[in-house]
Amino acid sequence: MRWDELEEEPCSMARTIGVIGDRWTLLILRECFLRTRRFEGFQSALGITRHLLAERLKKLVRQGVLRRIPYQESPKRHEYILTQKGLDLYPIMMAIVHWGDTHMVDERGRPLLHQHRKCGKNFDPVMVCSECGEPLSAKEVHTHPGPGARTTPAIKAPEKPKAKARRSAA
Amino acid sequence: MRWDELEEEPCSMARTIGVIGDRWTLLILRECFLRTRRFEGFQSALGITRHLLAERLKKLVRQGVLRRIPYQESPKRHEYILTQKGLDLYPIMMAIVHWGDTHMVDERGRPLLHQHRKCGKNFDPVMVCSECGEPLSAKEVHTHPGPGARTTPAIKAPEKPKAKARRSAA
DNA sequence: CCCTTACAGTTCTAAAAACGAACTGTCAAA
DNA sequence: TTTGACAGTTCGTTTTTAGAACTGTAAGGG
Repeated sequence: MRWDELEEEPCSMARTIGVIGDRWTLLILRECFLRTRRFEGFQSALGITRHLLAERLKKLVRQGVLRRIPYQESPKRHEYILTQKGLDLYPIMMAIVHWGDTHMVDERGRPLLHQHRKCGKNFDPVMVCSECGEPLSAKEVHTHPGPGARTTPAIKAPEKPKAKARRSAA
Repeated sequence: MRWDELEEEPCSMARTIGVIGDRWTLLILRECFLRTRRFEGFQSALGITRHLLAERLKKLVRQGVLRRIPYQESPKRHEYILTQKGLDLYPIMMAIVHWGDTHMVDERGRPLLHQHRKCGKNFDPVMVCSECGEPLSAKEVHTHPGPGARTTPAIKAPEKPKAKARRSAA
């Protein structure tokens, strides 16, 4: 399975990973949600090499996660803002932050707090069932093939390698 | 910012990315939630090279996401199962799957459906505020420094790059 | 006018990571 | 004795990433 194949996999997780599943992309997205919009902003916030940054931004634009919008004409300059598709990544980001808040903080506590404008309180994100509203955990969920399934989800048929492997090459 | 520095960053997202923020790790974790436990199982499901698989599993064990448990003695064999810390990654996985279900499906529809045992229905995961129970979106959340913050969250002071004294010989 | 800075990239080489295939070792069954 | 399942390890090649310098436009200062 190579990376360009990932987006063809019959698995929503594999496809998503094909889009955002690398370290710099995730970090770039974090910056987007913290309102960074410009090349230099990303670069200095992250310390990513300019080369990779340019490449990742291009990829995110191609995939419709970011939109590249001109903000001045003279020397043409653009900024990168989240599309709706990009904004929809928010639950992923929050879930990641929350896991870190739970399992990776040091003595000093959380680096960042999140306040919900609607209720005014600092909160944690909780994932619930869209149908009954109850919080979800892995054990309460049963997974089964949907219309887009191919075989057993994402598990290849066990190809037999017919190697006689007894060669001493040297 | 190098990868070993990532886990020291005052940002729960960066730290989490240091643990699970690469493509194979995420895919390995998907398999874990689909009940794969053994080396060969991961290898044949994912097509990952055995070398990398061994390394990633080791890292996940080191980080307390998986536990390595013997299941037979004669030739010593172990299986890898999720710890509670690992199980707590479930919301991240579900958020990733859900984004894929929303934005990356083809004409045939979702590869996988999720049924909530408690209510018996197929569901989508929804992220809500722990305090008021309302669904969350990026625009309704205000972020501010917590006790573990260093400066502006995750954004480095704008160091004037005069000379990058990283490894220069003087 | 010339020099410097800000910005948004691109280009190049070296170093690190991933790939692919074979190899090691234990044990059970054929 | 040979084969197969399992769980890795080793090694040479290819791909990515890091790191630094370079390109090009334009504004501001002297």
